[in-house]
Amino acid sequence: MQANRMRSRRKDSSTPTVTETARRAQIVEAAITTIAEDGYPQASFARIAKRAGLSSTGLISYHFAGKQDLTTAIAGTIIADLSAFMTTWMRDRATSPHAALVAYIEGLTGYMQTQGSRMRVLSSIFLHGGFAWSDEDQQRAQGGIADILRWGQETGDFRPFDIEVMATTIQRSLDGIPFLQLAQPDLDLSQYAAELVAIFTRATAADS
Amino acid sequence: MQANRMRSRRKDSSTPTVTETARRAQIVEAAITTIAEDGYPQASFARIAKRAGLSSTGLISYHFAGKQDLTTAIAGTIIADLSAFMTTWMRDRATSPHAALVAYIEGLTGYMQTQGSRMRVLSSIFLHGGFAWSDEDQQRAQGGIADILRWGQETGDFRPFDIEVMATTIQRSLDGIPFLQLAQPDLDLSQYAAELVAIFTRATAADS
Amino acid sequence: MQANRMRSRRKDSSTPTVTETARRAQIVEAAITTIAEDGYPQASFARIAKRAGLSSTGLISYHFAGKQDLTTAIAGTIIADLSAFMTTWMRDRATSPHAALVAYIEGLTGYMQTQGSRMRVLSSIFLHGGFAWSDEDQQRAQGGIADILRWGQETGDFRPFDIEVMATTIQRSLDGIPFLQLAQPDLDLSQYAAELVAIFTRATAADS
Amino acid sequence: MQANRMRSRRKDSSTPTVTETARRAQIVEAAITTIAEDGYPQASFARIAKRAGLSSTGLISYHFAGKQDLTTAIAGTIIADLSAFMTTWMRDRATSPHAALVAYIEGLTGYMQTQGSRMRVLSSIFLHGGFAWSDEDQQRAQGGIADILRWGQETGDFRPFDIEVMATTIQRSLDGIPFLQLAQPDLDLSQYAAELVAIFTRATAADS
DNA sequence: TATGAATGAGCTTTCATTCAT
DNA sequence: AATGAATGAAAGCTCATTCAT
Repeated sequence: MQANRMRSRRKDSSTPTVTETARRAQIVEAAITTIAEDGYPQASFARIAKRAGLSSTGLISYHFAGKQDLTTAIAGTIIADLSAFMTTWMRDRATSPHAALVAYIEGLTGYMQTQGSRMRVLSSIFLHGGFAWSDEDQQRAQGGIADILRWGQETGDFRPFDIEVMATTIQRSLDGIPFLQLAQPDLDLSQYAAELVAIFTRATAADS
Repeated sequence: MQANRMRSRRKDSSTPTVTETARRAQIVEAAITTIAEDGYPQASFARIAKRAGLSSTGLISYHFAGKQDLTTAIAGTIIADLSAFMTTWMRDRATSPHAALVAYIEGLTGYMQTQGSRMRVLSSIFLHGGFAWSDEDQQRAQGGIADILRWGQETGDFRPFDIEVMATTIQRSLDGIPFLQLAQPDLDLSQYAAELVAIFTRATAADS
Repeated sequence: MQANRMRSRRKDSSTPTVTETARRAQIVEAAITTIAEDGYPQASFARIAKRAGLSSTGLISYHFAGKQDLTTAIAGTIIADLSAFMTTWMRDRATSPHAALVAYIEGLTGYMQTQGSRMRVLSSIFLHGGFAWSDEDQQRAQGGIADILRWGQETGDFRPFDIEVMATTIQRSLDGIPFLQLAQPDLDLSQYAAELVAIFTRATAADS
Repeated sequence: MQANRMRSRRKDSSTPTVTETARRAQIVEAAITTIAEDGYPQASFARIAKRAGLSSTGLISYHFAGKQDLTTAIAGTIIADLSAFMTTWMRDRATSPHAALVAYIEGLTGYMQTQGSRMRVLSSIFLHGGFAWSDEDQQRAQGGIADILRWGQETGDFRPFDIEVMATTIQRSLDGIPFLQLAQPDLDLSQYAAELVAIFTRATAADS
C-alpha cells in the first residue's frame, strides 16, 4: 500500500530506516488518539508530543516536514487501513451489484464497530481542510461505491439515477455514523446498517 | 425566536438596548462573512473586528461572553433565518406526507441557492464542535423532517422504517450540498433536488 | 521629519495616540540598546522585551507588524536623529565646497563622539539586510556628501574624479569608525577627523 | 599557513588524517557557498549539510568544535587563499612604495573580479562578529598595506600621515567593493581601481 | 569515521481575554 | 458604550549540539 510517502526533513528519497518508520508510526498513532479525544483544533504538537512521551515538539518536526505533512500521514494511515479491510471484505461478497452494495454498507459499518474513532478522525481532518485529497485517495475512499453503482446500471439491476448524487448520498449516510456514535455509544450498528440497506436497496432498484 | 439570550459582560438580566442589539447583529454578520471566506479556524476576533470595522477586539468580548457565546449566537442567527424561511415555505406545500417530503428537500435546496455559504458556516461550526446543540435547536434544525416521516407512517403512506435513521440520512444528504457547491459552483441544485426526491420517494414509499 | 510611519497592527492610518507613540519609542530604544550590547543576531523579541520591562513579546508584536517593521523603525529613528543633527551642523559651515567637505567629516565624527553605538547599530542593521533603504533614506544617509562633491566640481575647486567612487570612499572611511571605537574606546576622534580631512582635501583638490 | 588547527571532537593533538582534512575542506566550501547565496544568518548547519550532501549535521559538529570553530575555519581558508594570491601578485610589482600601493589596490580589485563572493563572505563573517581576529590574521589581512605605508614614509615618498588611519581608510575603500558588485554586477573594477589609485596617490604623496 | 536520532532551548507570531478610562 | 492597551499562554518551527552505535 506504500502508505508512508517520505516527506520529512530527510533530504533524499531513500528507504527510511526501521527506527524512523517506527517513530513516525508512533507519532501518527499518538496524533490520532489526541485528535479523537481532544478534537482536531486542540491537537497541537505539544499535546501530541506529551501523549507520545516525546521529549519535545522538535522531534515531530524532525520526522515530519510540518503540520500538513503529519496530517497527510495520519489520513494516509487511516485510509490505508480502511482500504485494506474493505478490499478483503468485498472480495467474495461482491457477487452482484446489489450484493456489492449491501456488502459495502455492512463492511463500512462493521469497520466502524471497532474503528469508529479513527473514522471520526478522518472526517475531522477532511472537514478541517487539513488534507488535500489526491486522486488515488479520492478513488480509494469514495470511488468504490461509484463503481458498484455504475456496474448495477450496466447490468440493468439498478435504475438510471445520477451516479454522483447517489454515491454522495450513500457515502454521507455512512460518514455520519461515527459522530452519532459519540452521542449514542450503544448505537446498534448492525440494525443501522440494515435500515440503510433497506433505504438504498429501494432507492437504487430498477423499476419493475 | 428569542435569539439574543444575553450573556455579555453587562450586568445581565436587564433588557438589551437597541444599540446593543444592533451591535451584536453587526458583529455576528461580520463573523459569518469571515468564517465563510477565511474558514472557521482563521476567524479570530482580530479578523472579525477588522471586517466589521470595529475599533478593538475588546468590543466583541464586551458584547459576547466569549468565543463560544459568539459561536452560539452565529449558529442561532443562521438557524433562525433558515427556520423562518422553511416555516413559510412548508405552509401551503405540506398537503400530504409525500408532498411535505418533497417540499422539505426543495425548500432546503432552494434556500441553498442563495444562502449556501451561510449553511456551510453552520455546518463548519457544528463540525468544529464550537457549538453545543440545545434541544430546541436540534428540534428546529433536524426535527422538521422527523415529524414529516412520522406523519407518513401514521397515514400509511410511508413504510415502517426507523425514523431516526431515515431522518439522519435525508438530513445529511442535504447538509453536504453546500460543500459540493464549493468545488462545483455551477452545480444544478434543482436537478440535484430532483434526484434526491427520487431517491427518498422510493426509500420511504409503502410497499405496494 | 515624519519619522514614525505607522505600520503596526492598527488597521487604519489615523494619528497614533500619545501612548502608542511613547510605547513604540520605548521599544525602539530598548531594541537599540539590546542590539548595541548583544549584537543584532542576539536581539530577539524576548531580550528586547526583557530590557524594556515588558510583560511579554506579544506587546512588541502588538505595536509593530513584525520584526522587519521594528527594524525599519529603529533605522528610521537613528537616521532621523543623525539627519537632524547634520542639517543643523552644516547650515552655517558649508561656505565653500572644501569647507562643506571638512564640516561633513567633522560633523559626523563629532556625532560619533556620543552616538557611536547608535551608528554601529545602524550599520549592523544595514549589513544584516534587515532594512531596505528607501530612496529618501538613501538620499538622507549618503546623499549629502555626493552633493558637496558635485558642487566642488562645478566651481572648479575639486578635480574631475568619479563622484560615486569618491563619495563611497569617504562614506566608508567614516562608517567604519564606530567599530574602531569598540576596540579602542579612547580613540581620539578629532585627531582621526583631522587625518581624514587631510586625506580627502588632497584627494579632491584641483590640480594646481 | 597552518590553517587547520585541530579543534574537533577528536582526541586532538594528533596529526589530522587525509580523510579528515578533505572532509573539513568539503564542509568549509559548502559553508562558503551557503553563506554567499543565502546570507550568513540563514547558513545553518542543516542548510550547509544539505548543500554538501552530508548525511547529518552531526558530521559538522564532529569535525568542528562548534559554529564558531567552523566560522573561524571559513575565514582562515578565505584569508589564506587571498593571502597566497597577494603574495605572488606583489612579488615583482613592489618596486617602490608608490608602485606597491598601486599594486595593492590593483591586486585586490583583480582578485575581486572572480572572487568577489568569497570576499563578501569574509566581510559578512567579520561584521556578524562570528570571528575573532587573531593577531596573525589581522596582520595578514590588513597588515600588508600598513607595511607599504611605513616604507613610503621612511623613504620620504609619502608624507607624514597617521599610518593606522590611512591603512584603515584604504582597506575599507576596498572592502566595500564586493557589496557594490551585488547591486551593480557590471561594475568596471579596473576603472574603479584607477579612481582609488588617483585618490590615494594624492592622499599619500609627499608635499612638493 | 560517520550516521541517524534525539534534545531542549529558542524563535516570531497569534490568540482570546481583561481592564482602566 | 466603547476604546486602546496590555497580558500571558500557546502555536509551529528551527537551531546547534549530543550521543549511541
